Amino acid sequence: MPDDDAEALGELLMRAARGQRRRWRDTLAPWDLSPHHARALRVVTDRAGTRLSDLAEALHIAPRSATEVADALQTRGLVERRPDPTDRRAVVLAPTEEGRRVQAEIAAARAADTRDLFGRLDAADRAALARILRSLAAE
Amino acid sequence: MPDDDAEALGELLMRAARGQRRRWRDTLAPWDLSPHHARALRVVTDRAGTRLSDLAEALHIAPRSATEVADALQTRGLVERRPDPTDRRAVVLAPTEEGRRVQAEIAAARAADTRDLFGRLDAADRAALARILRSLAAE
DNA sequence: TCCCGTTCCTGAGGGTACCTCACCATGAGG
DNA sequence: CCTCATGGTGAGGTACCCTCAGGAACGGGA
Repeated sequence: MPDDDAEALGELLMRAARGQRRRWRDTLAPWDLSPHHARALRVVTDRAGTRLSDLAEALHIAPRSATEVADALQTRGLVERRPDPTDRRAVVLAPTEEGRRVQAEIAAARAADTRDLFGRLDAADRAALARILRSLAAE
Repeated sequence: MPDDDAEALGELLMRAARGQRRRWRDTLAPWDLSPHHARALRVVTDRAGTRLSDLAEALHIAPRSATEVADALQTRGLVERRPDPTDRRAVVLAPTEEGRRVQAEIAAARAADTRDLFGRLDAADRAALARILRSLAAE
C-alpha cells in the first residue's frame, strides 16, 4: 500500500468525523449547550440517581471537575442535586422536568440529523462502512 | 433505514476518529508537542515565509492567538520570527534547522502509524472506505 | 464503642488555550 | 499629507480542565 493512500484515508476519516462534530455542535446550538454539557445531561437523564463521581467517570474527567459540570447544568435548571438517601456524604443528580424535556428534544434532533447524513448511503454501503470501521476499531 | 442503524454508524465513525486522534497524540508524545502545535509547525515548514495572519487562518484561530502559538514554537526553538522584507509591519515565520528536522521526523512517524492502521484493510476495503467517506463529505 | 483509614464532595489556586478590545507602526489611496 | 485599513501585540477575560487540602460521613477491626 502506498503511503499516500493511507494518508488520504486518514484525512478522509478525520474530515468525516470533523463534519460530524460540527453538525453535532450546530444541532445543539438552539439549546446553547456544549457537546460536553449535552453529554452530561444525557448521562444524568439516562440513569437518574447519578452520583457526581459516576458523572466524572462517565465523562472521563476528574471528580473535582464533575462538580463544575453539575453546577453549570444546575444553574441552567436542567438538573438538581439531592442528598443520596443511602449515603449522607454523597449527592445524586436528577434531571428536572425541563432537563428531561431538553434531553428528549436533543435526542430527537440528533437522530434526525444522523439519519439525514447516513441516508445518503444505500444499505450495502452502510453495511460495508460499519464492517470496515469495526475492523479498524478492533485493537 | 432504522434510526438505530444511523446512530450505530455515527458512533462507529466517532470511535474510529477518536482512535485516530489518540494515536496521533501518542505519536507526537516523544516530541512533547500538542496536535495543534504540530500542525502549526507543519504549516510553517510547508511554506516558509508564513505571516502570523496566515498561520491564524490555516489554524482557524483568531489572529491574536497565532501570536501565542508562534511564541510557543519559538520558545522551543522550532521556528523563528523575521521581519517581512516587503512589509515592515509584518513578521514572517521560518522553521529553524531543528524545526525542520522535528517536522520531518514527525511526518515519518505519522506516515508509519497511518500505514499501520489502514494496512489491516485489503485493497478493496480501502477503496470502498475512501469512496464512502467521500460521499459523506460531499455537501 | 471508638478509632482510623477511606470515600464523597467542594474551596482554593493554577494552567492552557482560546477570545475581544485597544494600541502602535506602517502601508496605500485620495 | 491625511485618512483609513492592516499586521502584530499588550491587557484582560472566559471556559474548562487540573491538583491539593479539608470537612463530613462511612465502615471494619480492636
